[in-house]
Amino acid sequence: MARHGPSMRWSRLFLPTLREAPADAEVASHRLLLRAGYIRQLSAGLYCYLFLAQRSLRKIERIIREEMDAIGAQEIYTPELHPAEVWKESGRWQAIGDDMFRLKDRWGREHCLGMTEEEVVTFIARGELRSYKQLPQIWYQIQAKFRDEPRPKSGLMRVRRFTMKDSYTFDIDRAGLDEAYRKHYRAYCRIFGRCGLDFVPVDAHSGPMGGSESCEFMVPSPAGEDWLVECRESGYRANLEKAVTVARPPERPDPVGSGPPEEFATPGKRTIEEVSEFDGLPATSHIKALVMVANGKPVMVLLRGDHQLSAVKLAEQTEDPHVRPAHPEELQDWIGAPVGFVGPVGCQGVEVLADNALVDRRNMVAGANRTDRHLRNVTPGRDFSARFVDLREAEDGDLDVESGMPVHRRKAIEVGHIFKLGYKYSESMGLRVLDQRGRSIAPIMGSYGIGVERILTGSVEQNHDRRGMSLPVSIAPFEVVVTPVNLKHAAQRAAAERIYSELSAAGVDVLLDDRAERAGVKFKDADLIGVPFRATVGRRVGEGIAEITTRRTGATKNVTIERVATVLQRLIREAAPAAGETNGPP
RNA sequence: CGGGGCGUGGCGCAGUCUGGUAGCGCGCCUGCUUUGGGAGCAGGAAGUCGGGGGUUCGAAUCCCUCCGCCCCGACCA
Repeated sequence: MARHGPSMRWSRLFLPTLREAPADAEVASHRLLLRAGYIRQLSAGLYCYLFLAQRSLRKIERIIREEMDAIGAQEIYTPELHPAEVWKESGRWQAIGDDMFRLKDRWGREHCLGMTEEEVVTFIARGELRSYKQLPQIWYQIQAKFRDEPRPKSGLMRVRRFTMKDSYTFDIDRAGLDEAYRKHYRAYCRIFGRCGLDFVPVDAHSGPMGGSESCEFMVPSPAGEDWLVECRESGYRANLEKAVTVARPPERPDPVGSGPPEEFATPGKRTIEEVSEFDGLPATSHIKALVMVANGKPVMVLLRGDHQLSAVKLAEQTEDPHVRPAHPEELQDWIGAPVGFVGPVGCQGVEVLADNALVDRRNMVAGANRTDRHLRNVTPGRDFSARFVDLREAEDGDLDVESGMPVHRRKAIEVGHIFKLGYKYSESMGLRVLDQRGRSIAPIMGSYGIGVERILTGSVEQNHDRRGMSLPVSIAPFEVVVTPVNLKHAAQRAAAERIYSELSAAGVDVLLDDRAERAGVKFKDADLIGVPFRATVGRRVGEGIAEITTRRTGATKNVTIERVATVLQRLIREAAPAAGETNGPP
């Protein structure tokens, strides 16, 4: 009996379900993972995974391993605790700020908890790789990562310790990296597909960064923290940070005429909204001027009045990841005007960056660089010069660059990210091999991550109802729960035991609800923890009949007790294709 | 880091304004009854009222201080 594996009898397991949700859980996945007894919180951003969560996560990891192994990746394991030296070599000991957990050992030597492992794998690689003949390599691991998040939130969504599948590739040239990247792309699509996620791979081109490329895998969900911009007609999809779209036309056409800029009084009107209300022109007829500080110098950023600045795009344009708004005193020093009244006309010695949406506009309203004064008839290009670039955050209703059709914004959870790294680590850390002609070259690298817990949270977000979660068969902690309605009926108990042992013997993940509870309690709990199928043994046991209920649809059918195990195995197989049975990207 | 909220048996909450020795529902334990969608009756166990300090004859309650958790924002290699 013991040889047939562990005994999954509910009465003996620790599955602490809650009737009421803990008060401070707001998002669905957090609430349900707590209620269903999957997780318990240790402290902010730190969670304990109880039996159910651990089973689910192990199934997810198994799928990941199968698909990574299938592309020739080799599983490794490196310590979570890193000496500072390797991070100093790559420059990231300084570059990364408070997000890294840092600590000292008893001798005072600096260490950190790994938040990613490029340095460590590069350290291994440079000690061992000598020849192009050893390339390509794909190494992966499934391991804890630590990030000292400023604000952990939403249960398992944003935490300080999580599990990541991270992989790293080493190739002799760009063509090799392209191939490694494509393999990962396909593997990721299969992984998320097998986990039953509705996911979207989004372009996350990193702009002018020397052709390096990245792609994020997003799970659309209102609980997500990222935005996804997509155009149904053209298939365009991008992370909001990177999305390039065409702005909607201005609400009102620009006035004709070519008069010079003309100052007018706008007492106390600082925001676009206030000025707009005051002069009767829509926000789209105004120029929003922001003074930022990049690389220690002032930069004036111009946007159409109704648009929002994209911090990421500005950082790229200024090549300063730490660009920040100027302080009011700096503003006075550099521009000589207070917040709310700055503008590009007559602005000397300050670089001006203007968003593309201002190209071909004329006779707009902008700040006059004098307190309580604005200018009308301001025409970009004539009244001021600027470098025109894309600086704007895409918004719902913008138009797709290619198709001209509207784009939409949706919230999404990032579950994976693949990235062509280039030479950053091989060069900074001295990883070199000899190529075919005996020349010493730096291999080109890629890095690829999957947030294991986020697959679970994303799945719960996408698969739940009032009763609880309804996880896909492939990642549910149990595939079947066998529920005898009344344990005191010997016939029911015997039939349930029979079904349970037949399923166990067949390798099905089955749970026997042998608790001395009333039927209602068992049904509610089974629905809450999200077991995809339930075999109920009840009043018709005398006729040799049990029921099979599908959690997701609620559909129930009668099946003879002898056939229950067979029918369930077929249902499971249909619902959860195994490795190699699914196709590529959606 | 800025703003807001909260901290009272395992969970959800009341009590705090107006100081008087802690209560409700669920859960838990025992017994009887019940048994197809979170049962009923009876009995019972369980609380440093987040910590420390202060005021007071007396503090969950008032004052000071520290800590923790949640939410919004900033931040997110």
